[in-house]
Amino acid sequence: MAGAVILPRSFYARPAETVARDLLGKILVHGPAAGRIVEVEAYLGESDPAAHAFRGLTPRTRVLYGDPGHAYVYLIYGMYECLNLVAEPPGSPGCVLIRALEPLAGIAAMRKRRPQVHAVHQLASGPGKLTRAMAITRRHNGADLTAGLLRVEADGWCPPATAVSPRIGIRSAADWPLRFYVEGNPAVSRSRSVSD
DNA sequence: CAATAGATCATCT
DNA sequence: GATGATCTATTGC
Repeated sequence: MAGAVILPRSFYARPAETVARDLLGKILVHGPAAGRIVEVEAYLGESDPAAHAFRGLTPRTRVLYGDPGHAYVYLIYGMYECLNLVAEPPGSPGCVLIRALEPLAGIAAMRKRRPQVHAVHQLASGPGKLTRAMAITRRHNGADLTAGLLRVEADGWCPPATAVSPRIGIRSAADWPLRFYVEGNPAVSRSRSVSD
């Protein structure tokens, strides 16, 4: 990825909703694997009933209260891990859930980790899928995204069109429009709309 | 094509 | 002891 630049910590030190929008089109890199971010969700912190930080500071939410530009990785449903990027200044626990990637590099290794998937665009088309495809685990909880193997870069590419919708898979604040995605991208989860 | 059950465990009450 | 920011396979039209 010649010409790609690591996003500085100042990028993350803004409202979670803003960081989420701006992350669309950026590149998530983990060693030799990389993917274009095509779907995200913002979680606002203590004022957001759907956010983990809604219940305040606990051992698990500690990294959300720390420096922005770090990873927050947790286990959900006993078997899948979800990757979040910590946003907002220290003490303000906003974050952005990475929901889907379009694979760019290291695709052979991704296929090995997800042997049952055939279509490239389904290798990382969901929060639990992308962590498996990219080999991201709870070991990365608290990792600094501005230095190290796990990082986010910009290569100047901008999505032609983006869209907004309610967040997926939550019960509280289920109608808040905080999910952002690249319109028409085949790697976006649930890209086929069902009904209105 | 749409709906649903089952897998499986860290976290918090 | 209950509950998830999920995914896949399977069942039923």
